[in-house]
Amino acid sequence: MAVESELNTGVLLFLPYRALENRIFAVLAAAGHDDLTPAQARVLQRIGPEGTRLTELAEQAQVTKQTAGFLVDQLEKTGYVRREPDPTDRRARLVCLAQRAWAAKEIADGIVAEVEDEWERHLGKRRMKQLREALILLREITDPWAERQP
Amino acid sequence: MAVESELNTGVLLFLPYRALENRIFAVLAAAGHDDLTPAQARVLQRIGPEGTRLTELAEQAQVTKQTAGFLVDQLEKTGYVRREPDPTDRRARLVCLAQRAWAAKEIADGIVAEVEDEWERHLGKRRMKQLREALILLREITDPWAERQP
DNA sequence: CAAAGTAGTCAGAGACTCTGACCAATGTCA
DNA sequence: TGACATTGGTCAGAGTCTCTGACTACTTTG
Repeated sequence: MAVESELNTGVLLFLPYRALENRIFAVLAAAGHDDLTPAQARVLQRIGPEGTRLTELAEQAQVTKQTAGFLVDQLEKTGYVRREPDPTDRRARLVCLAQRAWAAKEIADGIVAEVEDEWERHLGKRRMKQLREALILLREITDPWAERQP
Repeated sequence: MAVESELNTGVLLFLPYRALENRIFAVLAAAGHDDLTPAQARVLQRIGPEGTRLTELAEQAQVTKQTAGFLVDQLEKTGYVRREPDPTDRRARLVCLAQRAWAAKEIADGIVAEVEDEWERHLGKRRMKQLREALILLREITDPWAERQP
């Protein structure tokens, strides 16, 4: 009985994820975004177009409020985000994307598209579609935030 | 044209990976392996049955030799690994799994199997098979170590 | 054998994350 | 309405993870 791979599905998921992340950071760094660390990016990625509260960012990124605050401080210093008062709650502030973040986002999106293309060429259209389908379905039982951002 | 998910494939890969990792660490901690950090585990996972050199561990885990050394120091202190001289090269030492690591590995393997079962129940046998198939294929172009550990 | 390369360590610094304690605004309910 | 719990966020301090640079010891190569 030929076993195709002994690697567990976890590792198998991680490998392409890391490859993609590495690619993104390499290009971002080359484009002048050489500040911007992985940890910062994980927070940055979760900021909505209208801004997002620190607490919400912390929950989604699965870090403490303090850690999220620390990372947002840095993103603010390097010009990726602004903090604006939340008009609906005077305790809260909205973390908003600044110009520099939009620029980085555009670059990152380009790389993602490029890499997804490469993957599709390697897997074939059908298998790539099956992969995404399975992953989207899997999200229902592995992502506590599955309702959001439909 | 109904878009099924706006999330890029990278995030989609990361979500189930993290869910699995969280499950493993929760159970491991409950079973007395509450020392053992994610960073240590990523190194531990890569130690072969006959022992593995530090440099090789560092390459596979994609960290520097110093970082790998730091993590192995800790694993040694907490009784997960031993360092033995490499009979084929007096510069080198083999990092070997100790009893405690085997015990942790057994637990982790159990959780992985359990989670993979849950995923298969959610996706159905066919889609789960397609998922693994696609990921194994993807490994060819995303894992620099794809030749090893066939 | 001398030079170059490889295995690993030491030292120091920066990045990331956590716990605990705290303040201010908001929500709840008797 | 007024005490009390909850929620959004910060400050301080500590531990973990990772890196760069410099170094020693052994091996390989010409």
